[in-house]
Amino acid sequence: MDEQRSRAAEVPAGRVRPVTGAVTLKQVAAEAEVSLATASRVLHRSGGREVRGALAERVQAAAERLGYVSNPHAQALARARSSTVGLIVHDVTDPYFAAIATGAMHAAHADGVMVMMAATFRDPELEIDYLGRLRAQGARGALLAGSGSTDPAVSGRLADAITAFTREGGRVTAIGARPDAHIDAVVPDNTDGARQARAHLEALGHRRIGVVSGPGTLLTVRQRLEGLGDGLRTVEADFTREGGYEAAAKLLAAHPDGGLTALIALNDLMAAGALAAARDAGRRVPEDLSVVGFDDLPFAADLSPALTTVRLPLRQMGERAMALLLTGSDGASPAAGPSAASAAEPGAAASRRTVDFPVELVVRASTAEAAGARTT
Amino acid sequence: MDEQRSRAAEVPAGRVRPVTGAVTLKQVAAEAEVSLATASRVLHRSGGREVRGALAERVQAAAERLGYVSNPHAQALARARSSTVGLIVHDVTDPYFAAIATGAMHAAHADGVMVMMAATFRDPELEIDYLGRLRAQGARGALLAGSGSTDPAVSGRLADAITAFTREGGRVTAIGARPDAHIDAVVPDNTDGARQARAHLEALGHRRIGVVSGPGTLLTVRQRLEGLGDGLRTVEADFTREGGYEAAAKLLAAHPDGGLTALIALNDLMAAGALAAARDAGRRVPEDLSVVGFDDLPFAADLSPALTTVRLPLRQMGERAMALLLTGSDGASPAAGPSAASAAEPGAAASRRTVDFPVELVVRASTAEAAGARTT
DNA sequence: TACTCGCTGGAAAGCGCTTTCCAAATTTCC
DNA sequence: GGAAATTTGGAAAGCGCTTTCCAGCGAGTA
Repeated sequence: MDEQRSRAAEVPAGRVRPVTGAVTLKQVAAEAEVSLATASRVLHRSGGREVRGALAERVQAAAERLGYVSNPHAQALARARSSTVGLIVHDVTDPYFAAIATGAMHAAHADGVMVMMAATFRDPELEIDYLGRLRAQGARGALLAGSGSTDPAVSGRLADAITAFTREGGRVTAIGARPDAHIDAVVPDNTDGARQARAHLEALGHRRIGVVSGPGTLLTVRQRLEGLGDGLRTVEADFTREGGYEAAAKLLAAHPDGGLTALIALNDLMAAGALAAARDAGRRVPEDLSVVGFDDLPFAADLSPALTTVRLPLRQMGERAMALLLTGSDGASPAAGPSAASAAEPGAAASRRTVDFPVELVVRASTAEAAGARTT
Repeated sequence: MDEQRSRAAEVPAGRVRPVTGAVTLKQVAAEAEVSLATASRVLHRSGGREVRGALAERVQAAAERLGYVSNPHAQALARARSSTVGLIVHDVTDPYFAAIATGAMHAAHADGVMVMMAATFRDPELEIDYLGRLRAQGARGALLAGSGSTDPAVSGRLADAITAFTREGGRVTAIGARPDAHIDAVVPDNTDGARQARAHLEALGHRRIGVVSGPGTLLTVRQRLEGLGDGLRTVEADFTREGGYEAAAKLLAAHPDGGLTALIALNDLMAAGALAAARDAGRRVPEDLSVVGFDDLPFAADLSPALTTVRLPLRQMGERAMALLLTGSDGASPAAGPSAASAAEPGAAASRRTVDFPVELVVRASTAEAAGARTT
């Protein structure tokens, strides 16, 4: 019943390749009349050893002729490491993550690596679960976009998952400020961005400024607040559009009339909400109230008025993070020319690398001179 | 440095598992004192044969105790089929695809399947390339979101790639109308949506309506145009915001004053552009000009005025498409209750299944009664 | 010329899991 | 009660590739 052993036979015509497809390395080796080992060495220059000219070319040609494509699973199994990387985001729908993902995929593609993307829908358990799966399949690494939970219980287990993964050779790098993780990270200069936002408003004569903040537990938020400095009226929201609306409405109600001449929202989603709140409260933007956002998501320019906001080079950050993950060593400086700060503690097995990206304020129509500032 | 490892302390001490990680089936089998085969049969009820109570429990327990996680690569290799599916989109950044991706990932997760997401950046070559890779790694299937190229040369090769993939057992399903492919598809009722849009405008008294169309080669566009019917002034654009702006500007310039009282853009991105163009042309929306979009992307409600648009259940479509891909057979009716039309040609090896999703017009602030319609 | 190296190509042992084939253990039927 | 039919667990042969060892060989050294 089992006599498909015709392999060895150099069947002249009608050589039917098994329906189930793919050309294997073995076939290539046979075609090139070399051993399996040699074919492997030629086609996947990973074993440290090269094969010289003549033979190599024969193999290449054979592979070409047969249309050989290596089987990633077999490779992963034999090497105990696959060539996929995971990209874990909160929500694919959020333009913030979409921009990062685009950059990451771009970089991954350049390296012939496939990206497994997973959305956690903000469920930290899922984040841990995915990390486990990536580990189980020997993924090359994982990109963690978005701040992790700071819930002590969960963050401990997350840290365990990361540790387990890295101990087995996986690389984990974060995009955005992560509370405590001892992993590589690519972060925007939140503090400076916030500083620029405030400076911009103050230059326009604004003195009474309200802040629609994000979850106080997030390191990202802390950094932005730090950059903002003191003396502002802050209300905490949850980084969503609705949250931004409510917080802004509250702020405006608490400071009627000219009590507040400007609002800074710690992300664009909330800024959009704030804009709506201002409209509903009868404040004209920017005449009565200036509004500044954070992130510069694509839709920011389409809001009305177009939003003045702090631009984060999200796409580049995604690219860089992936490059960091894949190359292991740091490549050239990215386009934006961030300053790379390596904290190379001698004691640590692997030093943690952090790449800072500069940010820039984009001034659009939502900010203008403060009403009473003409006198300055 | 990090010692939140308290949980793991219940280990009897001593027994050091190999650093390189993963528990293998073999270990589980040993622990349960059964053969490898039995362990496999218990843990992965795929072989058609079950194992009865006592033994089965012993294996389960052992697996539990050891924290066994099966190695997807080994499994894929042995089964000649992996448990990942590919999701190929044009652009992760486009909210349209993001919504679809969210749905697809949700459904995939429910099935324990991982999603490899790839963005083609609108390069059909990349689409073909990815399909090849998915094939090479025995992916369970691929979801193609967005219309394929209609360039004959490329589309032929794409069709070949699809055929090659399906011949090896991969399932390919499309989301959105695809020109010619003989594959399963999940499509929105474009025609009806367009009809609703026009009916809405006509009910408001609009008679002179302009259309900002998308690339005429796309089947999706053809369907929408068909639903719109005749007697409209149409200008073709490229589905981008900028294209929409230009097309709308042109349309408005060609029909000054009340020459046109309404505009229908064939997607929301272009509608956003049209809104901007109207503003720049000094037309008030909706007083002087009503504008209708298509898709109902998240930002539609945030435009000003909020956009009246045809809502596509993108997320559900993504979910359904993934379900179709994974289950092979059709599950229950989706939430939205689309009418499933199976074309079960007796002669075909596999019949092509198409799931239609109904769409609905969402009326917001960008449409109002036509200026001169009061007389009706 | 004899002998040790440094290279290069091939044989073969896995990587972790699935699945076919077998044989032993039951069960069923006359 | 014995033979045939049916289960059920295990041994083992791969899946396609990597990589360690080994043997063969021309080159360098004494």
